[in-house]
Amino acid sequence: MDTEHDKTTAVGRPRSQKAYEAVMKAALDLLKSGGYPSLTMEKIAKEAGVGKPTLYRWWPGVPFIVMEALKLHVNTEIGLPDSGHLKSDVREYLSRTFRSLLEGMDEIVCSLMAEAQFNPEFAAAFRDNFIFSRRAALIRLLERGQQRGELPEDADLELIADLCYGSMWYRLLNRHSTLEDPFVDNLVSYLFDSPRPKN
Amino acid sequence: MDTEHDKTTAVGRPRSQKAYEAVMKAALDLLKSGGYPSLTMEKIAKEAGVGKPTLYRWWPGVPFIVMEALKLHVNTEIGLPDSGHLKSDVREYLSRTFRSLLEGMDEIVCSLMAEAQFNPEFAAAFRDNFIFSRRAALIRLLERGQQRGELPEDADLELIADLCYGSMWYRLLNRHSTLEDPFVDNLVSYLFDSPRPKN
Amino acid sequence: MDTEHDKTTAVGRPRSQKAYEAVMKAALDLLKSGGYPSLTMEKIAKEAGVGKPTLYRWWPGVPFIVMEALKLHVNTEIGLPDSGHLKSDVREYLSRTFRSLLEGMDEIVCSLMAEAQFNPEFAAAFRDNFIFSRRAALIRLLERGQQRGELPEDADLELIADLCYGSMWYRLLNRHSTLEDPFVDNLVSYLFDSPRPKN
Amino acid sequence: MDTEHDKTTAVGRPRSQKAYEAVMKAALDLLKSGGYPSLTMEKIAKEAGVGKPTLYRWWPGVPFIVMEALKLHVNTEIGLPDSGHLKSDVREYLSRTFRSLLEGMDEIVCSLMAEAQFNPEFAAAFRDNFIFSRRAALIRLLERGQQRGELPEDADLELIADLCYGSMWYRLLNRHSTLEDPFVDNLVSYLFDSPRPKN
DNA sequence: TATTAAGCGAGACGGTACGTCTTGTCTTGGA
DNA sequence: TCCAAGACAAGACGTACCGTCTCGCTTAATA
Repeated sequence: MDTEHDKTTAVGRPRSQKAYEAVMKAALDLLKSGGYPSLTMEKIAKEAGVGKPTLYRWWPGVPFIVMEALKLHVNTEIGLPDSGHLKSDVREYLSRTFRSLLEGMDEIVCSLMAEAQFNPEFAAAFRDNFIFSRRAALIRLLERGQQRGELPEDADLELIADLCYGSMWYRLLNRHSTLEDPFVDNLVSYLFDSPRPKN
Repeated sequence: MDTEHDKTTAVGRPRSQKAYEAVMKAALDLLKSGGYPSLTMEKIAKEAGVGKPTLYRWWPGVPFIVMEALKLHVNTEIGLPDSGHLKSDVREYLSRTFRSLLEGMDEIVCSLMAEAQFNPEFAAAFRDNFIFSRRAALIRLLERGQQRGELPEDADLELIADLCYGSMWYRLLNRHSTLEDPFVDNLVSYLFDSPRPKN
Repeated sequence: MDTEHDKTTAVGRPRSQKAYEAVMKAALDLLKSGGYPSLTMEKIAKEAGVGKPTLYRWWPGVPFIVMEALKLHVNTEIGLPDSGHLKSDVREYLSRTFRSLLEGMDEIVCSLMAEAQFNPEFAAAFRDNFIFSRRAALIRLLERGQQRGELPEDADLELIADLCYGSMWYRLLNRHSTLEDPFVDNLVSYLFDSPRPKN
Repeated sequence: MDTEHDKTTAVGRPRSQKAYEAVMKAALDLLKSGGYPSLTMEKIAKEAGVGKPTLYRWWPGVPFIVMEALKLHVNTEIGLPDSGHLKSDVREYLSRTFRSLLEGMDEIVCSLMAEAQFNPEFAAAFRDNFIFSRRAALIRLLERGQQRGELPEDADLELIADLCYGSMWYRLLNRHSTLEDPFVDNLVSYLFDSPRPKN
């Protein structure tokens, strides 16, 4: 798979692969050393040995660069498990998703979610890339279970998906506990196991 | 109990109530007209007719002012319902909580959550005031239900609370649906009603 | 000699002598430790343990306080020598004047001269106290010598006085040499001794 | 020889001549309308339609800008007269120097001298540009006269130069008389003509 | 092979907000 | 009535980034 950052127009000097890689590396290095809020276009340009106009030619701002660097870093292809059992599929899928975000990337991911609150243009890109795609995949998983009869026909799948990802983000954003496997187990158990309280 | 912004030291000129109110009003006005990202200390000072040092004397930065203005605006005392039934108590409590945030305040609330990702000093204050206090109240409600036998003795109350607030925040932050009463009803139903899927 | 800073109106609480002395001491201490440019009303007030309004009640600003402190510090009464000889009187008078300014006070004196360029209100006070009074005394000395026949009847005494003080200030302000006694000797010799160059 | 404000590094965007000229013009305009003490970096930036960082990129502060504007305004090249006669050369040179400063520029010049008392960094630049260069030129004139025998071999030329410029600055700074030609005539006469008082 | 259009680095530009500092005025309660 | 303490409105300070611009230099496909 080639990195598809091209917009080349076939004539004139082609985009510099070296500059692209330097920018990605600089972004990750600076993120590690100073955290997202200290990241600026100016610092990235200097660290990468790249001119500011080059940055602005290819990215509209800091969060777009960070998102791209993050996508390179986390192997973005998760794949839908298909064991034939809803609960274990969901457990597997969530476990993979959470892990992919938590190899030291959690602060960065939170920063991008935060940035999305301030920057509508970025919000659209971020949600497409990181939020809605994963949510849609989870819903597809749930649909498969529903078709197998593992969920009632009138189950609100969107709600279930929001419960999964919502609790994850809530814990991430407020830092009040971790997202290790026991959390996933408890979550899946609570959402899919009987018995429920009888009211 | 009235919100006491004092810290006054009894000696010297007392804090100006007029300036305080002008700042709160200016913050809300500017939020309405331009949104959180356009809010700056400088604009607040100018709009309120107040010197910048006065702002910095009482607040460390923009988000602290916004949080205080928000607390004045949303009547922060929600009170724990106590009908004797877990499900209706939770429904009532969540419904009130969500409503208090959604009278046009949702963007501001999201902005504060975002700000908390960048600003650790503010994060502590914000979580104490807006996140953990509500979460703790909900857990108290769940404990009452648990003592009544409406939840299993080994139920993970923290998980349940995170499911409630997590799904709310997830929808808020990603803007993909509303938090009206039907959502609360579905949420409470799913979390507390049988039947569950049999695995 | 009493310090004549009074404006007491006989009724109400009298001016605090303690506060006055604390202000003078604080001004001199701060001058020694940080130099004139670092002096502010605020620091003087804090150092003296005095309220800012008290300062403003008695002095219009920093340079007035410094000038008053300086007058306390340099014994301002120089007295006109009267040996019967113009040259030695002038030498004696200039030597005393210069010495009184140069016991570590030269930077402060230059600062006041500088301040007078920016602050017309202070300029008037400063010139009356430090410039014109000394210049007038020197001219009186020259007049005595003129009456004794030691200077031509048409000599421009103002010019001679300006040559004396001017060269002093020029050296002070530009720091390019000192004002020790050899300078006074050379100055007086050049101004009052034959032979002159014949043109 | 044109005044070269460049320091340009040949790489990157070259310095904007337009901005430079706008700053010089703004500084002079503001000096005329409000005087030196009211001049601030902020006002110059606004008046010139220039960003503050541009100002700080090229000048360390207000007095440096003023000095540069002043140099543009007074044709700084005076040239050493050489009539073969010390007295008339000195008279000519002083007369030109004084006139160049006094076409409405005297307040500004005094302000710079004052500023030099507070700001050591500026003091060095100011003295190099305005004080010591002129003083050195005058001393060169005196040396020529001395070589011609118009001054004694042991004459203190530095003292004579300080008498000339000192009396000028003393009158300028204290505003007690003008520097018109009669002053120059009297000064030169007194310094270089016999008869002297016999002591 | 020569042309040429686009990408590149460097860095200056006009702006805006930052958080601090000082000014001179005011408003308290205590002496 | 004066004092200390200190809050207040005003506004300049010097810095950091923003996103745009103007340079002169590659670079590689095209003519």
